[in-house]
Amino acid sequence: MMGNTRMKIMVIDGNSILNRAFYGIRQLSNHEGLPTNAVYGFLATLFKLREDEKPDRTVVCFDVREKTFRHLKFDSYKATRKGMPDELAAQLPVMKETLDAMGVVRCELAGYEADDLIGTISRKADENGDTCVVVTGDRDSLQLIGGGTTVLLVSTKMGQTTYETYDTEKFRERYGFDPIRLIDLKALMGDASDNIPGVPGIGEKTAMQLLHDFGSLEGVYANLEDEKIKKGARAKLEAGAQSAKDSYWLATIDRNAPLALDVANLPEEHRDEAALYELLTRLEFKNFIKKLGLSGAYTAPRLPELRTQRIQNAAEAFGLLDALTEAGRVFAVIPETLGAMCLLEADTAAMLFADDFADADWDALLRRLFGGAIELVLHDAKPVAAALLARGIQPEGIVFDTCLAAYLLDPTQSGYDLPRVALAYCSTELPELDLDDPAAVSPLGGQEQTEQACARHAGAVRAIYQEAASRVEELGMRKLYYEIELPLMRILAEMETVGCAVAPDELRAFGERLDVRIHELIAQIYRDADGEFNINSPKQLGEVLFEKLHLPAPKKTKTGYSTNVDVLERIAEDHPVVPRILEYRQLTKLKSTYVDGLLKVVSQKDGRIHTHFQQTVTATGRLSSTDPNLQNIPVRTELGRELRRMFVAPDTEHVLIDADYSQIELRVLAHISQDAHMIEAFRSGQDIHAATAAKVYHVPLDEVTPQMRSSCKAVNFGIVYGISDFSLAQDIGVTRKEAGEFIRAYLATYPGVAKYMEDIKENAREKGYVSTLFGRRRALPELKSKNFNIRSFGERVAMNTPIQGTAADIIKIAMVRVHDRLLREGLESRLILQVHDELILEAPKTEQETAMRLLKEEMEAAFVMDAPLVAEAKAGHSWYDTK
DNA sequence: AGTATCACG
DNA sequence: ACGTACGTGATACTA
Repeated sequence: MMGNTRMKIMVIDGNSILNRAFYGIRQLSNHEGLPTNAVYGFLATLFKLREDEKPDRTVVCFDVREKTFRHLKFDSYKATRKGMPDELAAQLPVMKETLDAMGVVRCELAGYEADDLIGTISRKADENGDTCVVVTGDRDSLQLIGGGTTVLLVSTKMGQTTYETYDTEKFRERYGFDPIRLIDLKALMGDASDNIPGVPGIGEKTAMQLLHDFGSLEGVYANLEDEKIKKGARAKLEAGAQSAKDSYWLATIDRNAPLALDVANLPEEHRDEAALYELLTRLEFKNFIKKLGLSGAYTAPRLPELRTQRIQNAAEAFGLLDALTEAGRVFAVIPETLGAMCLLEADTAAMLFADDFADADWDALLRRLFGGAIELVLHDAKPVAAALLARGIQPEGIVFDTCLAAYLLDPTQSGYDLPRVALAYCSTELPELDLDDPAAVSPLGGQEQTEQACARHAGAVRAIYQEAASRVEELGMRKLYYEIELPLMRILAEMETVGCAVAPDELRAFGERLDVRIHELIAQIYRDADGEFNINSPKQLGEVLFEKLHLPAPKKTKTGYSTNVDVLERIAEDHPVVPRILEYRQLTKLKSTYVDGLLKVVSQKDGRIHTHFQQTVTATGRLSSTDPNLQNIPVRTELGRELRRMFVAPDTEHVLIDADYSQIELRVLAHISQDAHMIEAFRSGQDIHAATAAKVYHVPLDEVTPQMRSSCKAVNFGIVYGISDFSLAQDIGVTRKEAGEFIRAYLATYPGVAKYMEDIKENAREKGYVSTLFGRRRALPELKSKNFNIRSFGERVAMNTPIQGTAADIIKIAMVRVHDRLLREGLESRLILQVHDELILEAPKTEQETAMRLLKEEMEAAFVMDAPLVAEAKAGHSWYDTK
């Protein structure tokens, strides 16, 4: 491209944009503003702007921090100019590498700030007749505006990044003077963040006025005697004349840096696809890989090459399994459909597809494989175990699950699928593999690829196993892993397979009752609001309540008015529509989430509901339940509780038995903190909330009022979560000060608890993690954060996780014990549900008493604590009846 | 895909 | 001074 074509050059202030991304993330997110996230933010900004602005060339400028800034030439202004935090600066090399791979021109020069380089480039561009868009978050750069140069100012407010283009006209409109006078303004008013002193005593207001009156710094000093300058200001200007001069110089961007860059002949961008793909993969920026259309021949994994062997002959297959019985551990990849298996032992991966065998043979192969004689290692074994159970095959011989191990080693990850864990443990990128997809295993094409891919997956399982198994030992989690989590995996598979019987007709009837009332409410609400709108839309509802009906809006969310229960209850008296909306909300929740939601997941096969218990989701060690979630079936309101009538024993020969722990988390707290008073309260079998109230208020137990008990109950809960006076006040409706007093009184009553809360935070900070009584760990990098919110969150987590997590460990132990004992005693009762502190069995009526006793005993004996565990069991036809 | 809301322990 | 309880999952709406 020669000089006669006008080029558009985009010049980006690398330091400014990177910093902005970093602090933007930090400010908003609950999570640590990870430096790599900032790199992500930078690249996202770069991509977006290039799409919007479509520049012909892009240049990114960086400060060279280690070298001298021009500030340092002034002894009097020993600059402590804010650079970037070290952790962020550490990301600069990889970011520069990425820019190079993209073919974007980079520019840096010792002793010069990015500002100066940008100024210089924009001047040269201007001289060449090119246009220049300066991208920065730094308002100082606005002085560069003029000629062909505009500034695109990037700012982040509440996580929203906004872009504003400034040209001369826009600048004048905003500031009332020419861009170049920004320097004069700085010279007068200074800039604390940039360490520019300005004229001491002159602030923004005065400086603006002076510039307005006299046009420039020079103009001001040429007219010091002018009557428009007040006496005080005149004295300050006289005293600060030298400072003003220095500041002027400091604030001026150097547009004549000795830059080698040939701005007139910037090279066309040439992208190094392979390098870019490798970098973005390493950074885990999958979005960008997709966006840029990079495919990249996948990087060679560090795993050894494996032989693959296809087996299609039954005799050969049984022979292989016989051989594996004698061999060491076998690393298996098996889909949920059980339609294929890949078995890795030593250097050979054997691949078998169900389609190649007679049904009876395949069934026999599965039985042999899972007969217990072969030691199997799988990744995420539960779905396979459940599928086997559904076929009537007992899944024995699973000696290790790499997914469970990865979870125990770091329970805060967002997922543990094999490719992700493989990447983390052995830097291996796994090829796509979908053995559930019949096309992938069809003889038509890609079968060899499938074999290869499957072998790689099995190889990854082995590599992860080798690393993870030893780390489990090292971190003292052997018992937790082999005696709790791994046996539990099998038990959960059984619970899922058994499922829970339901009464769908009753549920439908309940749904129809709800519907009738919902329609009445809709009609009334429309009348109240004098018009139809979508009540389900918080946005429309907010507009109706707070604009149309002019109700007071007590709270806002980041997108508009808040309309949640707290808010609506506060304004319930002000307008009859509000209570109707509250009722509408309650009923539609029950209808859509529970009635409709549950009906949708009743199994066609057996008419039961089979939830999925997730064993690798929570950061604390609890289980979770999905598709459907049976751990949040309503109980707190009478109407919602009706839903529990649909969870039933399958017939009149059976019952449900429900046992729950009494106050397990507080008992754990008493035990861990060794608080003598709290332990004693539990030992003597007192109502803990009332007992707490008696102590806190210094009254006899029989004089504790319901209000006193209720407040103490709230604090007891709050303590477990890592309380603050603000949230307690919110919860029990007192002033913050009163809540603060209350917490003090509480902690004085239970000094052991107070000490525990301090100690655990200290300990967690030193070690970088907290653990439960059974050695389950959670890392807490948040405690080292400089961000108050993030750090505070870390402290609350440090206080809560050992408690919630130990309680989770305990009920898991109870589940293993209950399961074992039912088996040992030859009972038919089956565990079907767990709801954090509650276990539910389906039992033949003939076993009712036995099973109730067994359940209570095993739950209470799961762990002997100084504040003893207490569990109460009840039986009934439905879940509703077990209360 | 992200937000708001609300169900549970 | 900061902004505010811990852990989940499902639904409907909005962009």
